[in-house]
Amino acid sequence: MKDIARELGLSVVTVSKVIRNHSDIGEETRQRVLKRIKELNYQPNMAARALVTGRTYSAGLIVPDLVHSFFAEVAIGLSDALRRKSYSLLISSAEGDPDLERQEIKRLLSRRLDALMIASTQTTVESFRSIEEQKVPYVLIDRCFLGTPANFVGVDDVAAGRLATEHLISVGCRRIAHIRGPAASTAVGRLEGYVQALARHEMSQCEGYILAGRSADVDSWVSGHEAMKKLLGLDPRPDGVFCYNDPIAVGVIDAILEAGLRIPEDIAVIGCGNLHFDRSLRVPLSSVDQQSRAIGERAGKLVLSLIEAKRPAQPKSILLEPNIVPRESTRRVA
Amino acid sequence: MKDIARELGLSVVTVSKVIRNHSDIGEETRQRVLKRIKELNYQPNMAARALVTGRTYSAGLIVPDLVHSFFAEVAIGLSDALRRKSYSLLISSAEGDPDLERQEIKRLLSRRLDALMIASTQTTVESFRSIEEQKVPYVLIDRCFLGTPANFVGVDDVAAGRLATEHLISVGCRRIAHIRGPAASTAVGRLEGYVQALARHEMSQCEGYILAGRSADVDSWVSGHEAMKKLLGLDPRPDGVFCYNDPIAVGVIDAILEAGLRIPEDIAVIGCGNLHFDRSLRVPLSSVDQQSRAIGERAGKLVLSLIEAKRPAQPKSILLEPNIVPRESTRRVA
DNA sequence: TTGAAAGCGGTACCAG
DNA sequence: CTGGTACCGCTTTCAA
Repeated sequence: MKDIARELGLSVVTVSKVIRNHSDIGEETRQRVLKRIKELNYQPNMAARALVTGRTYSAGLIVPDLVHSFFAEVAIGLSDALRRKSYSLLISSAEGDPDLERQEIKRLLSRRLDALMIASTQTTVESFRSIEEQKVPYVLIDRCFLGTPANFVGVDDVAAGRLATEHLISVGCRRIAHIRGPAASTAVGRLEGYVQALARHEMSQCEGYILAGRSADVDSWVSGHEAMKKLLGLDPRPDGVFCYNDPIAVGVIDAILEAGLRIPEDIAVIGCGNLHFDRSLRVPLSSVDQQSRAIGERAGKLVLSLIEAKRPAQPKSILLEPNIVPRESTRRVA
Repeated sequence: MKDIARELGLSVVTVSKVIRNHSDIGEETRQRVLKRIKELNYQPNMAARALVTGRTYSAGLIVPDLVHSFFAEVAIGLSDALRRKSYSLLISSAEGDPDLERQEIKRLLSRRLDALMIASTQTTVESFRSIEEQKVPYVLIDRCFLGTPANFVGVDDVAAGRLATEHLISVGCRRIAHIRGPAASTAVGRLEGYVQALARHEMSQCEGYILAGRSADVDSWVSGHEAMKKLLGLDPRPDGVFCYNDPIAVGVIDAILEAGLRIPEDIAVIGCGNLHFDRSLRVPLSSVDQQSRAIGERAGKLVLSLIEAKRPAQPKSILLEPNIVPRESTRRVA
């Protein structure tokens, strides 16, 4: 920048103003500068700019598992929204490990990002205190914390659980089991939706019909597979299973088929997430669509507005509506 | 930092040295400073540091599609390797669009990242010139450019193609088709492996047996599905198909089954990538393992060594060996 | 419409 | 072992 200024007999200030297209610059001067910038393929140094403005034009995203395509889709939606305002996205996969997640929060915080987005696996809100202290705007994605006022974007998990369960009921299931997820709001919500649906239809919950996968954020397949084997040992055996997410459902399907049973005739299965490979599975999987991309986009917009806002605004909660995508695994059985 | 220095009656220089644990600091002083740092939960401002050292401690990764789990796995392996040296990773998904990719290269370059990693969809090496001009070390991932000396980490695609094709031959296929990928080195290599394998076994290539998916980096399923429908119209019809990647293979499987044919009895199918859901597909898919995570890890290490090195080293090419993972879709047919 | 001076929060280099 | 000084590349403020 200094070079450009010198070459053109201008001051760095003038050049700087042209770059940020400040209004009070002579048209002729502006063109000369612009021309030279193109020629040199000059790019302003963001680090220097960040140092003085305090804005880095980058945001951070922490997810439990990037390989889970739900989060990958959220990430894409997000990065799309941010890109338009020339923000970049730092992504960190915490491997479903709360400690690692805390470390990553710290690391990203030290980078003075303009905002943070987290699909958290924490059990307490402890780690968000540090974010608040640093006054970095943040939004929770997919998973929220009750009683903590924070920005949030996700689907209505209670509705998701209810919809899934009612769908099973509507195709004729009478004994519906639920394989729940990790200790996160999503799992709690879906479970509650499940319970609500059973209650509404005056269906009883059989003993042992609600069980948890070991580590549902990673190794979901194994969790689902193991859990289903337990369910198969129960008497009476369930005739429908609502799974916390699709990867678990895949493990469930495999376990059912291994046992020589049919889907959906013997047991119907529904998952949650509507992942892209669902329709090509051994038994095409019915699922609850979570609008992953929309979540990313909405979160992106929210975060941008948070950054623009000078005054810290009232935390906002955006709840998207889930919907059923029926496939073979819950084809009407009766 | 200034505050800490003042409070403790030291200079900022001393504090700075403690932070970077410089050797020449009195033990007592060091402890005092460290204590205060903890208390204040002080985090050095990376932007400021970057400005003077010229190192941002962050690297960029550009992939064609983050939802393709191959790239998600690479990203995780990478971020793992970098994290250990406290580097952060900026990830950008270019949606299979070469123009967007170029823009992203520019954007990331302006952030003065310490290194760039790209799984490129470019057809020319043009865009890498700008990276080289800025003297930013970069590593090509998965896809390389012949005749361009650049750092590269990926699998041996020719071997992958050969292995896959020979596997089909070994299970009894006689008329093997290939659905190739986009105009990238991976597709070229796998195709070459396919051709080599046929030649070695003195098998003829039937007319129209090599065809390309429309847009293999995104919408792979559609590409595979369409291509397979064309293949099914040929006479003689192929009895084995080697697909550029697994998502394509999924579309292929679906098309074959829709036509009322059996896999592998009528047509055997093999893909490439060994994605986690392969085993749970309608027909469990045989595939060539691409060692996605290992690619990420190796690339991470390479990139770190590049950053450490003061002198630009001789470009290094790391080629991992692929291997066959046989499943139901190629169970011996004879 | 333009530019000089003063930092942003650190680090490098050398002198004490 | 400790610290003064200059300066990284840019923006901000204010005067010309």
